[in-house]
Amino acid sequence: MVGNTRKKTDLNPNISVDCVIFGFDFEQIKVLLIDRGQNIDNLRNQRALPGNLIYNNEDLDEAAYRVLEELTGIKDIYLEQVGAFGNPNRVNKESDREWLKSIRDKPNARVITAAYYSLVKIDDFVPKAHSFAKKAEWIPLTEIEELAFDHFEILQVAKEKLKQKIKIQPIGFNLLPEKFTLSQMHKLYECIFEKPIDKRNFRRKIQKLNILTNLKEKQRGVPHKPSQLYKFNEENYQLLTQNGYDNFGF
Amino acid sequence: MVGNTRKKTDLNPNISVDCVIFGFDFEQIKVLLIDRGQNIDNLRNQRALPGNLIYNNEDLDEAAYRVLEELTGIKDIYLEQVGAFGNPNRVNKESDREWLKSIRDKPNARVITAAYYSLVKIDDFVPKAHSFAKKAEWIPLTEIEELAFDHFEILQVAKEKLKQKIKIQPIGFNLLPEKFTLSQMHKLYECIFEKPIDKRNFRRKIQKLNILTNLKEKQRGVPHKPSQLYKFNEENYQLLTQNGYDNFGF
DNA sequence: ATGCAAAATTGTCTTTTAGACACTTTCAAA
DNA sequence: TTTGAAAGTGTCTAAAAGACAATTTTGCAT
Repeated sequence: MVGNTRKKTDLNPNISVDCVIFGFDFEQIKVLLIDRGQNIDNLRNQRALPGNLIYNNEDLDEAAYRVLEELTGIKDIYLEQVGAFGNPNRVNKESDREWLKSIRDKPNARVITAAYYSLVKIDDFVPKAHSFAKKAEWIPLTEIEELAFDHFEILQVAKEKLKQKIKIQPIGFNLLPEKFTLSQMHKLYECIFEKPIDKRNFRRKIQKLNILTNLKEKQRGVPHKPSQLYKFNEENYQLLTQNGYDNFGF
Repeated sequence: MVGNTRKKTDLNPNISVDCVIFGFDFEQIKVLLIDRGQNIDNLRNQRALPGNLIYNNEDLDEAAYRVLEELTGIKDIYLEQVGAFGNPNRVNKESDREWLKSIRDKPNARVITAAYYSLVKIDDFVPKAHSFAKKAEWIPLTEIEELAFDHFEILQVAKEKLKQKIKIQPIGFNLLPEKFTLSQMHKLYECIFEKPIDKRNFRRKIQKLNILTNLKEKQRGVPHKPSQLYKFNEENYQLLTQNGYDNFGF
């Protein structure tokens, strides 16, 4: 961290970061998108991933955290790099160019972006729009069909990386609240893998891993049999993986 | 492809690509490194991954293919992105800076790099040094302890990505010649996973996949029982994976 | 109080895969 | 013909994956 003395001229006009922020509301996966708030014809690609240029003296990871906080107020979350995206035409759609003119000093610069994805506990973050993000809102993954720039492509790659990653590291806990039920976790895995998973086999597999602590506490106020609550057991997870275990797949 | 009319001023001073090129000589994994040919004290980090700045009008993948060919003569190979590396101090080692002064117009620019890894059939490519690469040579992975810039870090990440990738896609064939033996393939997997794999279990697993064609042809001139030769069966591989199979792991 | 709707919870059997393990075969060269 | 060197091969056991259905517990409506 270098302090607050950065000037707009310290931004590197060629390098940006973009963040795919995944959330889970127990029903479906959602993605946090910002709205550019323009009133032009094509409304469908008005939405974009939160992202912006980086400063010359900051690391990429650092920039991703900063940009995310500046645009949405979200901080201290799990971040993982997706990769670099640098098609020279990625910022050349007409509607995108107009928008860039309104927010950047060198709207015609060739920009490559380092994309990140992050997993957040959806209730911890009421998205707030900041800066040039007129709105910031959770959009169901299944409803996203088009985005600004190459952001739709980035989203597809991020989804794929998440799928692969969760097979070797149980990062799904970042999408669940502190206390959660096995059914919620089951539903989460079905959403990520986009396929049904047998309930009994799922429970058996997860329980055998021994990385959940039974909180001896039940759901309350539900109009059906209440579910056991669990939390992620960090210590047991360390024990499990320090011998090289890396198969959490389904 | 934009033709040969590119000028040095069309290079983007902030964005480079670097390539980790893996080869396999039936004994060990090797990496193609270039030598900067400087005569200064610290000889150990004289070596670097082949890489260079990109042109403003080229895609990152395109740049990776171009740079690789320019520096080593290698073309038409398997390439996969590792990620973006952008520590602001990544080009700040003194020996690195001196070298940059000799080859770049703006040696002090902040540079982020898109790293790629590639797998090549080692005998198809006799590395030739071009441009500022004074030498290009295959170095055993196990002997590499230090590299220019952040290239050692990039190499570690590339190794890890390769390990993970080969578990879900049998890209190892890119490291083997057209005709190869099961023993050679076995040795390759042991090298990549850096652990011994039981010979019989390996053979059983590979053969069951049905992605090898037995060429009904044997090794010749070896002072021991000659081995069956096989080739990769692309069609059967397509059949296998179109139903979502993705577990080639060990 | 009773019944109903809704989701939670639980176990068995079968098939497949992983993992451990050692001897015989075939060739070239001495 | 002997020898060295690597190729090739099968079985048993344990663990994991996958298919499959009935019972329990709660809130709510009647």
